[in-house]
Amino acid sequence: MPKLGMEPIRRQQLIQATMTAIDEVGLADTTVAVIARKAGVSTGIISHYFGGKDGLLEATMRRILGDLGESVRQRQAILEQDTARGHLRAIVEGNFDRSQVSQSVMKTWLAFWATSMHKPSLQRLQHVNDRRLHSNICYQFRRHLDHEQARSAASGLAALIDGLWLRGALAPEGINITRAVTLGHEYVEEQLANTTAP
Amino acid sequence: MPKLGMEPIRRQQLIQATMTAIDEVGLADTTVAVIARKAGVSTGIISHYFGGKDGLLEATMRRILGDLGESVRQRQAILEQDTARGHLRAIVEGNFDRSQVSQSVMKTWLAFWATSMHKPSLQRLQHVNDRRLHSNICYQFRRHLDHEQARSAASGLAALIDGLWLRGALAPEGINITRAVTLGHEYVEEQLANTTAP
DNA sequence: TTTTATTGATTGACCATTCAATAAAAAACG
DNA sequence: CGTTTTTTATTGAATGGTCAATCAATAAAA
Repeated sequence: MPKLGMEPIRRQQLIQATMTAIDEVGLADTTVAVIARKAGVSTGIISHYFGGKDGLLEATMRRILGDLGESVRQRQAILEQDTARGHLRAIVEGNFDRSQVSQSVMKTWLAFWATSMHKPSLQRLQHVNDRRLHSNICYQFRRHLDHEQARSAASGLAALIDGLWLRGALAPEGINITRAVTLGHEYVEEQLANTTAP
Repeated sequence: MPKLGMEPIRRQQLIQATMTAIDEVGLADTTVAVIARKAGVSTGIISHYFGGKDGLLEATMRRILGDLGESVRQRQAILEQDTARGHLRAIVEGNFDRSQVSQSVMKTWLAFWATSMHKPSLQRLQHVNDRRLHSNICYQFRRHLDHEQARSAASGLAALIDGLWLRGALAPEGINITRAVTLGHEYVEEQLANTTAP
């Protein structure tokens, strides 16, 4: 079946298969054999396109973080007015877009978060992403709060978002997106209400 | 060296060694050989006292969740007055208790959280613990808020606490306990301020 | 005919568990 | 109190199993 230009197709297939596998059996039991079977290809293909299992895992994490950032950016881009409230609401909503994408993305994200503590390459990805989100939030809060308040509010909002997601990933009943978004919005409102001077 | 009554000593040693190992090399690379070496015993001892590696991991998670609950309970027990605010502050502070915030405990907790998604025995532990904390928080908020408000506030506070932990576990600079506790307290105050009727 | 894509059996490394052997304390005994 | 027996604790080499990576062979397009 060798047609030309299979690389992007195979890469996409394998990344998708990796997420599905992690969702179904967990990262610990996700072997190259499982991924390959799920993608309908042989094990050798993984080393061929990603250099090895680690390369595939890193590419998968990159994809997830990339999609997440994209979903926030899209919502920020279509804002009618450039208000702090609007941007912060976009960040909250964009971050819970993930769950629309599915359970498999949530579980994969959490699995990577846990393992990134001991894998430098994943840790760097994670850290860069975190700082970008934090900066983004902090910058918007700065429009209404002083430096220290803004930093605190940003830490709080980032933690609330991750916490809601974390609990949603594990809860047997799944995540309640509506409630999560509402809690995020409420937190934004309460922080913005702490304005020092009008 | 066989003295009598080694069991509790060995169990403690091995649980501690497990946490240290997970902190240092990650759960994925934590083999029985690594744990045994770290505890200064042979690999056979693990199967002897815990039935196998899984038994040891479950016991370790039990210990962490138990310690966490204990630290909250202690702070609630020494409250002078039985106020919702006091209990909620105790919950926040207990969750950021020094013993809970050591790097090894944080990393171990997060590693277990991620893997519990696919291990029924760990999942049950995790879920029981979560529900207890949620009930505890919800009950206190109910003293000032209506049912729906209390549920939301409880979800938010639980998520905020877990999120702060999660980010603290991963951040290269570690967790800022003072800030975390302050953010928790502030969230409690803001929720209590939403009282419907005096 | 050449190039590109893919296969999958083989290889080498690693790991949890087992269990026969060992050693030290405790108990029993004279 | 000294010696033997029993009990308890521990060891670590051997076992069977799993896994990622490799690469020579294969097959379809160009």
